[in-house]
Amino acid sequence: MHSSASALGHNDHAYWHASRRRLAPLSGEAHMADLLRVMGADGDAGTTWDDPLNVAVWCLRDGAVLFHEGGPTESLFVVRSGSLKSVKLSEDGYNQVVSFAGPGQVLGFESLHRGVHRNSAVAMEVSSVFALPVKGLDRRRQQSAALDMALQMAISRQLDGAGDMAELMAAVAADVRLSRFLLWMSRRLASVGQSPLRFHLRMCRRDVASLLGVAHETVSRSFSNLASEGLIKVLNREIDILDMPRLIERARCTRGLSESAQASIPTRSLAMATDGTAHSASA
Amino acid sequence: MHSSASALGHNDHAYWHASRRRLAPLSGEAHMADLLRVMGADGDAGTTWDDPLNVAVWCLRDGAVLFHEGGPTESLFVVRSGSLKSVKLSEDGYNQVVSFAGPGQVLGFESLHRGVHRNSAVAMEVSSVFALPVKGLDRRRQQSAALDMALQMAISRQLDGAGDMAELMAAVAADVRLSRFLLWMSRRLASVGQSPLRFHLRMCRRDVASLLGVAHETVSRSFSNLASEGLIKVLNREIDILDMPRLIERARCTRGLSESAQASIPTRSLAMATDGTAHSASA
DNA sequence: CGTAGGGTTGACAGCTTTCAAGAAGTGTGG
DNA sequence: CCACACTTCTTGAAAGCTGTCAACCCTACG
Repeated sequence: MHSSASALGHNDHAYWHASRRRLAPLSGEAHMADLLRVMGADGDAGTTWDDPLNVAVWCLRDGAVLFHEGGPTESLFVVRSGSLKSVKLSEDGYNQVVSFAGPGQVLGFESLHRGVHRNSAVAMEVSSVFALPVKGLDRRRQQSAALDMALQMAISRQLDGAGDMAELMAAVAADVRLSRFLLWMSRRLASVGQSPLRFHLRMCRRDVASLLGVAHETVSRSFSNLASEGLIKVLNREIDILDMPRLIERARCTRGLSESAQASIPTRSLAMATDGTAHSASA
Repeated sequence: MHSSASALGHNDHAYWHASRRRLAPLSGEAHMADLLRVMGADGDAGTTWDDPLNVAVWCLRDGAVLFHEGGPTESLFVVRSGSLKSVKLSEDGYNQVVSFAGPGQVLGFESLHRGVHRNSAVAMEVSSVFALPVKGLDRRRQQSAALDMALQMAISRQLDGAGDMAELMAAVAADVRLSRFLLWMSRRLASVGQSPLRFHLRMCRRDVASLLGVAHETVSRSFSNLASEGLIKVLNREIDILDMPRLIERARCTRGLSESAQASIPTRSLAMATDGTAHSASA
């Protein structure tokens, strides 16, 4: 599992002096194969291994900022180890946590079309990321079909994950939101080989609260509630899921069912061959 | 603007009889150039016009289902005209609106990595979409660099839009959420050439409420509030933005600023050259 | 004309936010 | 090693807002 670190380990004295060589390709390199493995493309096909290209790896200490909101999008990043958070400072100074990213997740893609980052990425622990310069990314994708495919899949997962977030916030009750968050966290950790029942939250309550869209006191209270019901055990940021089935049950409560039956969806697709005259109707 | 419809207009009698030829390549075809134009790739470069490929166009009547949650992901779709909504039925039957999609937006990409749709797409008016079969999509992208680039950008925008959603729901007060929604709508309509100050909502209050994560009565009340303050004028689904600056001001209210100063972000990137031993710390 | 769905508004219970204070953990420096 | 400062986390109490239930109006449609 740690074999991917083999390409690193030199220039250990870079520390945060690296901040001086502003965003230089620092910290080390890794083989493309490592990148693909982290991105979960191992099972696909060991097709084009004619790619000897190395990938830059950046190492981040806890709290380090990978990129700043408003800064130019010079690279795409794939989380290699650790975890990052994406935060967006509102115009009034409040900063909103948009997402948490773990190994295999892509950072910065959403800013590609504008060339400017729409949020900052901050490491929540000692982390490392693969850096893929946007300049030359197309060429690289053309050269390596495996990378291209892996990126597509990663982006698809990313978009899928964004849907999860919407689901998270769709819940009304704070307890339900927190339950869903814990389950989401559990699934995510399980997918990278960690225990889904016992884990350490890397983020503070305030960040969780921000992501869930509630006050951080409410998060604290919800933790206490779930704990007092025997669903979980909480010791600061150490979480034990004691009763997974009931936690799932707890996460399932949504708004009243009264609205469900009405906005029903037909069970079969319908199409018609009208000309694209929808514009006229909207004027 | 309507020139893109030139390739259509035949087989006008397909109507929803098309539902019988289950998901057949129906309704018509258009030139790849049309697709690229809708995707906003016109300004880029008229590079590889050696692509004579046509793209299937599906026409949908109001309420038609483009694809069902749980169904196989056979095609990617790009909205050509009209508007769609993505909905996800919760396990308990309540269906949650995840997003609204307009011209140029991609549908189905989030399901690509699993091969199964994670939500349904429903037309909110007479609409049309380009259909790109996933089978052979890679080949097509390789053939047309313009399509490849356009897709990348569209997906980037999509992901960017997902961030907007998070921002939408981050607001505490219902009035603020609705204000942000209206501004989001306004911007989106402006980007496709429609009036940003006067528009017709294609979705019912319940769908807005679902997207915003509030009760539909609350949406109704918030509309009334904003109207009584003179910020907007509401006539059923007809919206007039009367005072854009103050509406923006209204949308800017977030949670108390007290939390803002604390979780400050360093103003410069920090990096360190630790080996990827973050795994050990997480055990 | 009657029904069904969409939209608005009122009343009240319930939950969340806010303000406030205290407890517990972390890190620094003596 | 302890003291101190600082942040994080927890808990309490009151005010406010939202969810829910309910009634009513309106339009579309058969």
